[in-house]
Parts: sequence; structure tokens; C-alpha cells
Amino acid sequence: MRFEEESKIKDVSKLSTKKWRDLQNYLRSRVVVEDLFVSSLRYVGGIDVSYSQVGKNAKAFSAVVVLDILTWSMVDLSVAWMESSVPYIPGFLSFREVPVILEAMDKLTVLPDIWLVDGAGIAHPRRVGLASHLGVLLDVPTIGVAKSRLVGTHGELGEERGSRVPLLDDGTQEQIGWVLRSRNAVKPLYVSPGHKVSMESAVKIVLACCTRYRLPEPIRTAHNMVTQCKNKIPS
DNA sequence: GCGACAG
DNA sequence: ATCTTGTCGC
Repeated sequence: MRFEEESKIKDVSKLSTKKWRDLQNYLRSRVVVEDLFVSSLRYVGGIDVSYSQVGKNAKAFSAVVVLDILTWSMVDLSVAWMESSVPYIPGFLSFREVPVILEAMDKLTVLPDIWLVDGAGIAHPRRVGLASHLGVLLDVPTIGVAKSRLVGTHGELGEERGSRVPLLDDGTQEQIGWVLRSRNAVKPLYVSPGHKVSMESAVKIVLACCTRYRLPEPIRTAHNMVTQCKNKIPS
């Protein structure tokens, strides 16, 4: 039964936004915001997607990497690419990016203890951003790390690295994530639990992965790899 | 109707 | 995300 649900969810690129919304509401009920990843955290994954052109029939590229948190060395890497005609619609990004991400993940040999995903976790209109969608689909711990805000409001944020303020639901005022200053005087990151991680752990893990740059190392590495792949493959 | 809007 | 040059600031 669960296999049927998954196979249904993995091939939804041509459905209507109405169906997409239904699937998100189903996925939403399965998201867990609790620490269910290994306490001896050591391998952190990074995921990023890039496109060869704007508009319809573009080619989508993805890179998934696994880094050793002790040295930040890359212990595994996998890339994938495919034609994609799924447009970007705010609130439905996962239906555009999940297919090519899954293809790359299939070829990975070392699985990380937790994944950092370029996009939102539960800081989403229906609490299922790309990170949460992937987490539930694969039943793995994930954290959403967005470079800009999708939803939510927040107070003023300090300028120093490590400063953070809660990101609140526009209506209910429930906390749906954090606005985090990952480096001094840089634009903040919008961090939110994806799946199987708590609000507190999510922000601590992301900050721990932000060493020299604004973006956490696993996502930077994934971004570098997907760019390299894209420039190497004919499009 | 108007504005907002991850990547 | 992508299209693009130089330029301001820590």
C-alpha cells in the first residue's frame, strides 16, 4: 500500500496544481518534527538542482553529495539530469525538482545521517516544502535551507553570525522555522525542519555547517558539483 | 482585484 | 533558477 502511494507520488509532473495540493496535504500529515536522526551525527548530505535554460523543455541537473563533518571532505557524489517541462510555481517547487533528485540519489552508495536541502522545509504554505517532501518520500531526516523567504514573518535579526529569530506562521503565529545569520553582515538563511528533526536541532546543525561562507558546506559543495556537471554535459 | 511568491 | 559588468564594502 505504501509502495503504491510512493509510486503515485513519484510521477506527478503532469498533474494539476489541484492534485499537487492534495498530495501535499497527504505528505503533510506524515511529516515528523522530532529528532529521529542518529545522535552520533557525522555524515551530512547536500542537495542542489540547476537548469540549463529558462522556460519549457529545459534540462534539469541535480547533484547530491555526502560530506564528512570532521574534515568537510566529500565521501560520495552523484549527479543526474533529465528533460523537464515542469514550471516553477511558488509553493510547488518540489514537483519540479524531486524527479531529478531521486534519480541522482538512486546511484549514491553512502547515505548521510541527515540531508540539507536547498529550499524550504515546513516553512511552506502547507508545511511541505521540498525538504519535507523528500524526507517523507524517502523516510530520511532532512532540513530546509532557503536563501529567501517563502512564507512567515519575523522580528529584527542581529548582525552577528549565529543570531536567529523565530519565523512565524503568518496566521497562527506558530513557529515554522528560523531566520539565521550564518555569517556576519550577510543576508540571512531561512532554516526549517524538513523531516525527522526538531526545530532546535535544525538550526544548530545548519549553523555548524556554515564555516567560511553564507551557505552550509554540503549545499555549497552540491551547488559547485551541479554547476560543474552542467558545464560538462551537452545541452 | 492586488500583492506575494523557495528555486 | 537564468540572463550579465563592473563595483562597493568588510
